[in-house]
Amino acid sequence: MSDIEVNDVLERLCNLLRMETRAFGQKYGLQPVQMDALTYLTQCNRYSNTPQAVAEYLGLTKGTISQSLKVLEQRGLLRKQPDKQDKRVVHLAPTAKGKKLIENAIADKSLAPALANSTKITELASVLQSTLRKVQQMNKRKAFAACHTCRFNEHSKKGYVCGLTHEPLSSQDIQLICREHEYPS
Amino acid sequence: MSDIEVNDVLERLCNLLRMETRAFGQKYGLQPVQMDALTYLTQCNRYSNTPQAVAEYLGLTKGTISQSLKVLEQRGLLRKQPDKQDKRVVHLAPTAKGKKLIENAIADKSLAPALANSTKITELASVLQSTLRKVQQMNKRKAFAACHTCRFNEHSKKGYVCGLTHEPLSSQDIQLICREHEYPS
DNA sequence: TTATTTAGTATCGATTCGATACCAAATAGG
DNA sequence: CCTATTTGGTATCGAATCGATACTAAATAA
Repeated sequence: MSDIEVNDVLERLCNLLRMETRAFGQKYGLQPVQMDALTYLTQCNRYSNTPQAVAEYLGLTKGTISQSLKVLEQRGLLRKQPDKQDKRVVHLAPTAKGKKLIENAIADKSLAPALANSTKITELASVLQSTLRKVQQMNKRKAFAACHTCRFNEHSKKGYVCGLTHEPLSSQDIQLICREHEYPS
Repeated sequence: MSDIEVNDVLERLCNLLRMETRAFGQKYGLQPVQMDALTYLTQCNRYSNTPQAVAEYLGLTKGTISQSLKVLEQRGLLRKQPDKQDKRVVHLAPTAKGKKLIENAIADKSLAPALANSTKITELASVLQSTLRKVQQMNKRKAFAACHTCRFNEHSKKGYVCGLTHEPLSSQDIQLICREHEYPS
């Protein structure tokens, strides 16, 4: 088994995931990219739920993603909330309807049941995570990973604190995706 | 580690792969879907290199994919060859230029080097393959897997034979993707 | 105070994509 | 053999994505 083979299998899994995402979105009149954006917004933290962050995460321009976000807002799947401090910034909060939709989408995927019986799921997860990490370090993009693997995340007896914003983070917070994430060097 | 976590990592890897595919294609003025189609055509066998098969593989309609194929042909990345037996059928053969482009695309991906140092690559491949197989069996689409895992593939001392077409298959052939593929029950 | 940068939106043209209609060839049913 | 029906592919239309560019407003730097 070579790395080429792993690459091929991963690519095929990607295609299938995309087909399922497309098929699910079609039931609600949503495009794959809109599904992706909404999914991201249910998984990211409060520093990362802006149009710019969505654009970077998906590798598209902010102009492009702005239109998709407008559609999601019109459908009542997310709300735009102006930032208190920086008046240029808009925060994108999925509505209950939006969250429910993504929940259903994840449950609909064939992947979860396919994995359910796998005895080696722990190993699989760790190898995939280290692979993801290497890919993220190699291409020069931002990592967009969760705070608990971030070098700015500080852990003390009082709890977690982000070293960039110096704000306290809950144990839920550190599981969320952050656009400022950097791996320890 | 839960299956949800594996799902998330896989989804993120997919996003990154797609971003890289998009970025690479952009250098040649190709859309992601065109890259996907051309990649498929370099990996499929002689029964599966038709517009209809590409459409099924990518989960799009034949009308949609027909336009993408026209672009690829105009760019000199593939040639259309009418079928000898069935005059309705067209076979799509990547040109040398097209093959080279896909080779470069695969080499450009960060995934291969990210996997290169992994000691558990054999395990990873086998778990991923069984996952892929389960996903393929669960959603009702065609599998589009290689002949060597197909129930129609017959192996004797004379070599391989496809049980559907009764044509002999080389050892290269049975590594290629086939649209008629079915797993053993 | 002024220049530059940054976040977001608006708009245009090219392209994707689904739906539909259409043509030609193969197949089925009688 | 003759007429449906099915199948593979293409063409066309409208809606949507997407990149590029230009623009506004607010924050930051000089």
